[in-house]
Amino acid sequence: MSVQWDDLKTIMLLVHHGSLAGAAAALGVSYTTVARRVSRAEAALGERLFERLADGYQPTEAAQLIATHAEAMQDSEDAMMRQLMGRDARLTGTLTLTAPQLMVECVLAPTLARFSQAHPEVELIVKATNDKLDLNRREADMGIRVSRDPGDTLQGLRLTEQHSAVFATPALAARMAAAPNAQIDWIVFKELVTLPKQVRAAFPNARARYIFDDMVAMIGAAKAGLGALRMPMILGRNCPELVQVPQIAPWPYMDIWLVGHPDVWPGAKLKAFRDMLKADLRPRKSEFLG
Amino acid sequence: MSVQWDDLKTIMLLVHHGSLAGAAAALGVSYTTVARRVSRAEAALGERLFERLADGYQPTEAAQLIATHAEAMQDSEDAMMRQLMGRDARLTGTLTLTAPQLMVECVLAPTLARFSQAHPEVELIVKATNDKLDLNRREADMGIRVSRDPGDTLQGLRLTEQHSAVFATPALAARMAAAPNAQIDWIVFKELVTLPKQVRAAFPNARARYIFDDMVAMIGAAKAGLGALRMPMILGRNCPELVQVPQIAPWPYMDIWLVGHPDVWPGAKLKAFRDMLKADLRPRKSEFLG
DNA sequence: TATAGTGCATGCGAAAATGCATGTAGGGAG
DNA sequence: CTCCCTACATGCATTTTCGCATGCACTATA
Repeated sequence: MSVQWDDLKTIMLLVHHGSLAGAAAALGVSYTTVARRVSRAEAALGERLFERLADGYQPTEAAQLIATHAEAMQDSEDAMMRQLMGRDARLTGTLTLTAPQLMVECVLAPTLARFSQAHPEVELIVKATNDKLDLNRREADMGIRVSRDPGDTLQGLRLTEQHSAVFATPALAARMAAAPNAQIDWIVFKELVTLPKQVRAAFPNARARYIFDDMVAMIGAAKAGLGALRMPMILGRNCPELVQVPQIAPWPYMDIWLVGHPDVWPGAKLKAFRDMLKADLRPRKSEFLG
Repeated sequence: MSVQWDDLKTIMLLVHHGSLAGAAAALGVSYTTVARRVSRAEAALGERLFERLADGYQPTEAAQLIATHAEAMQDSEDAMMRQLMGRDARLTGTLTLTAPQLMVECVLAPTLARFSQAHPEVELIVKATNDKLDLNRREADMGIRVSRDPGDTLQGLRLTEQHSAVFATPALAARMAAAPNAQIDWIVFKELVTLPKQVRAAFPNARARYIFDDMVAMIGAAKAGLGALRMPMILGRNCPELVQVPQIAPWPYMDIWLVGHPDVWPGAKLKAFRDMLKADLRPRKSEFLG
């Protein structure tokens, strides 16, 4: 008689994605199924929900109304799943972690191996991405974040503070030492194109020559000798092809945090991982400092 | 991978009803299906949700957590359905009305017939019950209520004020006229066992002899001559077996309201019905007064 | 102790939902 | 204009879900 809840979810995703294929991918079903669920819901409600246009499904007002309320339902489901995770005292099931690609190797990986051995029943999922996954929506249980604070709504554990320094190929570093007043190219972040004042003091003719949006690519560029690069100590030390530029002393960088939603935070798997990660990092703190 | 929304609804209903059969009836499926959905959800979540006991399914803490959030989802669905109804400009589909049984004949029925003729595409559902159906949960679209005000959250249209008077069989009425000081039995409501002061003034030895919880039954008792009964004028006039007791003048009773949720109120079907009901009742107002 | 009633588990055939393959329509690049 | 890509409709075979019938466990009652 009435409309099925799963069909409401389907409608919501179709409104968001705009095409059967997109919604189908989000649901993990075939687009045929999405089309049929929409038809079924339209029949159940006696109302047209989408205009079938050449370039996709165009939601009607009614469909948008449904999508709005289905989002609220989704929020409830998310909260429910978080709380189930948070009260789960068992060391079985999956634990999903996220970290920027570059943090995986130097921060996450050793603990991952040790944790996996200590708790073989726990399936570990690692999402290595610079995208800040939505921990409210359970895209991950916990995440490594490089930032000044853990964020407004998330629980945070500060793993370590860290310093940054300037790194370059040995050849470029030699040129910089020999002629500090020469024009020197720098590789900088899109969000932070102005060179720090320490840099301008030591190398008056430094210029932001390459503007990148991805740290992995920036390190690649530095290795290729394109320019000098400010980066966290821990990352620079991990690059044998690069040397630290000694004219500029290391200075503070953003801290490394382990963050998670307060709902999931108390979960046994999360707590076990936190404890292990904290223990693993304590003796390594000097690696992050200048 | 994840748990299906319809299974969450099933779990919620099973938590509420406590037995497979109860939840199944609420969902309109067989109890076998409920059992299988629970098993499926338990497998998906990797968590036991119910203890199978001899006398039914006992929810675990996790199931209760799920039920709580599923209720929030249900509230969203209810709001959605209400708003869909409220913005529906068409005069097709179903319109569900509720009224106390005794109001159907004297208030609702004539308009029902006329409305049905004017809008044959609209399927009318009438739920005649003294239970106050939950208009938030769309158990009905609009309802007739006999009360002082429409209620906190509901939209209301006052159809008419009304008076009540005392009715009895002609034989009893004759005895009351002949010997007002004799002991006279009264039929009263469970919630209102003290006789009004007008009654005590006119018949000093009146006593609340029969305490009922249902007006239909009370009228039956009055017709059987068990006692005198205070009732709305409109109802008394509809009972040829009873006469009004003239020693007590009619006095105000609760008003008759048509109420509905503000979300559904603007719907075309509801508005059409309201207008027709208002028009039908306007010339009949004197029937409700003394 | 027999008996009826409630509540659940399980096996089987029917019904529904799903995925895949094929076909159509529109839009842009060469 | 043809080719190709995206996006959707439709028919058919498969998988999943569902309802029914049967059987078992427990309880209350006479």
